[in-house]
Amino acid sequence: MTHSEENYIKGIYHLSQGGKNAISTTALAAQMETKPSSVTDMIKRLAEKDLLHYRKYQGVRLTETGTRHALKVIRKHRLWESFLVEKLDFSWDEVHEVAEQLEHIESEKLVDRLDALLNYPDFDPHGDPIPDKNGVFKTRDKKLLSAMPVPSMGVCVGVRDSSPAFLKFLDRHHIALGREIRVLDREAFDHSMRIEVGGQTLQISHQIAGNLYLKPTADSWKP
Amino acid sequence: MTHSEENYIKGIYHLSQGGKNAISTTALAAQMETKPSSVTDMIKRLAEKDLLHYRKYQGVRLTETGTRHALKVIRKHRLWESFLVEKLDFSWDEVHEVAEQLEHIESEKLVDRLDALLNYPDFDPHGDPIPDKNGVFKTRDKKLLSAMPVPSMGVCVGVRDSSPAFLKFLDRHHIALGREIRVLDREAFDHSMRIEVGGQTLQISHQIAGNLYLKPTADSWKP
DNA sequence: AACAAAATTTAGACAAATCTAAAAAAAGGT
DNA sequence: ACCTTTTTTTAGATTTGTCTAAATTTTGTT
Repeated sequence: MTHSEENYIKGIYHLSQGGKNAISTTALAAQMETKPSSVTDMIKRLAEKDLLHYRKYQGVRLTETGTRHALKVIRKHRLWESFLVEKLDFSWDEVHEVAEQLEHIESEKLVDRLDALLNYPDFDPHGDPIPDKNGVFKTRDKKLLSAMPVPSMGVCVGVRDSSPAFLKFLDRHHIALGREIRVLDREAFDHSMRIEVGGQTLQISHQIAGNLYLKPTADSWKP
Repeated sequence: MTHSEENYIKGIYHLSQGGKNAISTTALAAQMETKPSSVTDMIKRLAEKDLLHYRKYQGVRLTETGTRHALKVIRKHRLWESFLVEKLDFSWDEVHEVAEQLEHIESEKLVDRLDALLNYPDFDPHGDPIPDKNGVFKTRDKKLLSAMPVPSMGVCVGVRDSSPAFLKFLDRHHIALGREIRVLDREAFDHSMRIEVGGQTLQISHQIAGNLYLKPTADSWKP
């Protein structure tokens, strides 16, 4: 598989998450930042190689093989991200770009040794699960902050948006994976929320709260 | 620069070592395992980008810029090889292939952090020098075993041929970088040599001796 | 059901990197 | 100096991945 083919497979996998429906050409074009006509060309090639099911005008769906490939690439991507943070002191907003390149390196031994070096991590620096050698990943109880009851508590376990802008925002407010967060209350008007993190109280917009995952630890709490 | 362009630049650099002459199309085609016609196409493109000097029928020579690029790729290649051996327990005959891929990853930060993680190594697992950030490398007193006086002593500091076959041969005879070697004598007939390494005496062919570098430590020795 | 809008595919073009076969230039031998 | 061999370049084709513009199919709305 070429890098480009791998990227398409990965893109389709991501769009398929949360829905058993076929992925449309336009949706995939948006994901890949390319034109629908280019997508049509590529998916024909991938269908030829049995990496996806394709019926004209009906969108695509990964085959078993395609899914396996996607999981391999995702495993590599997330292991490399973990490596960059754990071993090379990258911050969580810097790793994506480099991991996009590293995920295409072909060497099973390399991946497995990397996994061992990192002590077989279950989650990457953004809280996303890392598939094991067989493509299986651990799941974990998590809820968007915006969906948490008020009052309640939780531990930050992941982000939905992992853009540098968002991650830097979190850094500035000392929100990181593993951080304990108290959910104080919610404003009825704009759904903004008041939370307490590291002894500091802060007000966050619905947009922010909708991109932060917590593992709930208590339905309520006494001050 | 594309991967292919980088590979050509690297290939030209390697052929240029030990000689100020221009590199011929045929020689480069052999190095790159491709056809002369393909080489002509590529060197035109590279000349266009001022990475090399090219006059029809006169071969090529890297420019300043071209050399700088080559050294960057070589630095990356050798740092990755060191990483694979030091951190991921690869053996010295397994690293080349993977490093061929890793050397194309673009991230200055990654390279520098890797360098730091490895404690700024001067030489890679085959004894080849690793250029620093500015493209400068340490040199070291070394001599082919075949050129050593008899009797004498030295420490193994590098290999000329780094093919898996040769490296595995060395492994089998417990010859590794840093190993002390006593040069016992040389057979006038076929130039084969008797050496002592790790308490074991062994007979090695001229071919082998011509691919192993020693740092001389003593002109002679008493048993 | 008919028609307009949106989505999708096709057709044709282009750049990168390669190849084969043929032409041109350089090198070598007598 | 001439002719042959080798080297190098050119010409034309192929594959991968992309694009624009045009044609086609599907969807949605009245």
